[in-house]
Amino acid sequence: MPELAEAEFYRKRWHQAASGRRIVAVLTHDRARIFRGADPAALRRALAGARYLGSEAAAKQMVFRFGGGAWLGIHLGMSGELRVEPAGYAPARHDHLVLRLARASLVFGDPRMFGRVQLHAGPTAPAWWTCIAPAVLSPAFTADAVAAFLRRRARAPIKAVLLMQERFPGIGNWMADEILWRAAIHPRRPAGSLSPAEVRALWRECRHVARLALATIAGRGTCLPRDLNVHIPNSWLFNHRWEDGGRCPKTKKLLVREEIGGRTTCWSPARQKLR
DNA sequence: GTGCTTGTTGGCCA
DNA sequence: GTGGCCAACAAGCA
Repeated sequence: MPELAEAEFYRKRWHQAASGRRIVAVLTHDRARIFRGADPAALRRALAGARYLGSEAAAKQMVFRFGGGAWLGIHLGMSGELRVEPAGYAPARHDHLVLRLARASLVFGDPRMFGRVQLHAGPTAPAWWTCIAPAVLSPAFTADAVAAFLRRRARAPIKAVLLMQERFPGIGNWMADEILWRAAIHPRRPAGSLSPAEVRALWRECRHVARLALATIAGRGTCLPRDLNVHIPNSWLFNHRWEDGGRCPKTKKLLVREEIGGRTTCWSPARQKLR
């Protein structure tokens, strides 16, 4: 479930195991598609023996910094996950990258391989990290910036616009539906058709859902992602969006699912009107 | 077997 | 050049 909060959740998981430690060996599945942006041999050279310094999460991505100026970027794609396994752990079929520490192994597994690994050597952060748009919870994410972006994408359905990482970094399919549902905006509305009040509600709910998601998901230390819905209150759309015959937590009316902007979208027709 | 899935990218077309 | 749409990527699951 790699949306913004899950990236932070996984970052913490590796961080807790890696703090103050040194990588003693690096294992790679060299032909895995996740290495399309980084040469596995260069990665092994750069990371073997390097000490872990720190990490950050932004959007759906993470960067882990190591001694010697090595920056390891990880994008989880659709199905990627970071795990901590025992020191002698033998990588399973979909474990494409393993960083061995003295007492644990940091594992990046990704069955569908939509994820990716990136590597940078140097004293300052690479472009692939610094070019990520300002976080939804940062001061730079203003209502005016959202309004301007919606004007530029005026004819696209608002659901598709919310998935554009250049303005809404870290917002994925379920967060977009959750935001539109809370803001009471129909996902098929053209982005340019929103009233100023609706744009403001959208901006507010982007921040609200991001804050809630971080507190609810990333705040849990060790839970597995498949358990996420256990921790999300039933007052969210999230817990009802996949069930057939699911009902809107606010109106108690039936929810609807349709493909919008190429993605399955769930909304509450009683609450989110087309016009 | 079919049809779905939490994301991104490149190509096509208006 | 810009914006919008869609298929493709790959594997698992029901």
